[in-house]
Amino acid sequence: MNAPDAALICRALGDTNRLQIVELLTNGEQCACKLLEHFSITQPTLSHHIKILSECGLLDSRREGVRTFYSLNCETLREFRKYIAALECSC
Amino acid sequence: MNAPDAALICRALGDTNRLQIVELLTNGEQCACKLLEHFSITQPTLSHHIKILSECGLLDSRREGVRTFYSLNCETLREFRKYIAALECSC
DNA sequence: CCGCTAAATAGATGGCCGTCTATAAAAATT
DNA sequence: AATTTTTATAGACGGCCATCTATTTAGCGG
Repeated sequence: MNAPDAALICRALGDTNRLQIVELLTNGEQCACKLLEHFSITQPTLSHHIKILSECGLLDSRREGVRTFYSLNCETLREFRKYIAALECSC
Repeated sequence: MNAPDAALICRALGDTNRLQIVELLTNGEQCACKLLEHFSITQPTLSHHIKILSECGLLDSRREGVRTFYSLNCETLREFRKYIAALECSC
């Protein structure tokens, strides 16, 4: 992963609500309706945040009837963790 | 480190120029005049980016005569790496 | 077919962001 | 004291962002 891609992901994670969405999905997939319960934002705003996280490859989605379940994209997350882990102090 | 603090740092790293500043400082401290050579932005813009990185605790500074040398704050960086490393896929 | 639930889209709004030019401040040198 | 170098600050501007309300789309059950 290079700097522009990593910056894109950082920007996506640079909002407390979105970072908490990722934290929640750490425990496994959840539908948007369940995610919404954890926040004090409207449904369209949550949908907007989900879109931003999806567009940079952090989220996968799976439809099941009327619900859509979202989960973390393991590969993108792994590459991003690797990039951040490489940012080490020289001391 | 909690979500709001991590989001603040992510926002600071969510710009390619700023992420590259951090990458450069991985190799040790540098003065702003040296950092500037690596970018195609003006000096005030670089100063602005440095300020944002400093305000979230990522950068330390040390003055030496007319120059100011910037370096990574090891502790902040370590805590942030730890936070990101904890964002793991459930699969 | 209708109504209900879940999610996305459209459009608006206020605010923050990245960048610039111009200027100031601080330190060293002549 | 004047000049040069390095960095910070002020102010402006265009654009993007987070959020909202209103509406639409999609699937399911009666």
